[in-house]
Amino acid sequence: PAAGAEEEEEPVAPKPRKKRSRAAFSHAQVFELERRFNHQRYLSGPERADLAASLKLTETQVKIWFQNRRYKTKRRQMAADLLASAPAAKKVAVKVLVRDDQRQYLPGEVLRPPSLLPLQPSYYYPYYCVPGWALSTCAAATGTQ
Amino acid sequence: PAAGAEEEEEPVAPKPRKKRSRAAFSHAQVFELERRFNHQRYLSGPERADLAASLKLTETQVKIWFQNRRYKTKRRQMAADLLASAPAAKKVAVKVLVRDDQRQYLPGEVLRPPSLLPLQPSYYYPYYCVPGWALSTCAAATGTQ
DNA sequence: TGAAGTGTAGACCTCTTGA
DNA sequence: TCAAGAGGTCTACACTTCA
Repeated sequence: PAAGAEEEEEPVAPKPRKKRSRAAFSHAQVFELERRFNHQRYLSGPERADLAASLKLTETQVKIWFQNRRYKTKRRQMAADLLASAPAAKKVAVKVLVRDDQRQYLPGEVLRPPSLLPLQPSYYYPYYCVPGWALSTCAAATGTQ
Repeated sequence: PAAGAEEEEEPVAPKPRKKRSRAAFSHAQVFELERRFNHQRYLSGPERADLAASLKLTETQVKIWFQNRRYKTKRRQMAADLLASAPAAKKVAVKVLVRDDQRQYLPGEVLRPPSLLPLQPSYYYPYYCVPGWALSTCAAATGTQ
């Protein structure tokens, strides 16, 4: 449809000039985020809001942090897996359960992708707040920004 | 925005000629859908898949049915609310808790939008299946029944 | 190095349409 | 009448950027 072909889309006139600032988080913030991630891979809406508030971060920052963290973990896991089965079979992607008398996976890890399932599925929380016809208490609940 | 499940024709379909044919569901199907909706406002992926299979409907149809059903319920509720507080204040949107000695809302309804919260939050089930790098067991788990 | 940008997909909501 | 279309929001994952 319409929005096709965008290669060198040069900001012509009205550009807010995104400054891309990468606001490095403090040790305390990272520590808490890590601690939380360690026991919970996904945050529900309210959980995210609480955490963000307590860390003085925006909800988006927390959301993105968890997203990046998940991806990072996964990539690391992938690399490890690849390494573990590196010189092995190149033809079929089959899990190597035992190699040189060394178990490669914990019992529970077999039959499911390497530690990808969320630690806790986390509740489905409707991200939309109160519907439009109601008083807009949404901003307060969801976070301003 | 494209994509999405739209196929329900035989694989022989020569042309995607979308005919927009409102396939009225059978009484039995509607009955079961209603029964389910009555005790569960949202379906998780697997639940949807099971229900769809058992009713001989596509998952998309079930999804849309629930979507429409939710909206319908909500609209009806809105209408009722509006009616209940019709001749009331026109200036400010404030809940009328008691009018002419008649309670307008049940105790639990105050402080939350009129019966909009899902009956059961339902589990957050990652609708995305196994990640790309894993074997694509997605189709089997998610759909195409 | 890692927070943020970009792009794609899926689910939800809201309102509208037409067989 | 009501399943489906269409537009918009939000999250998730997959990379990529660049201060």
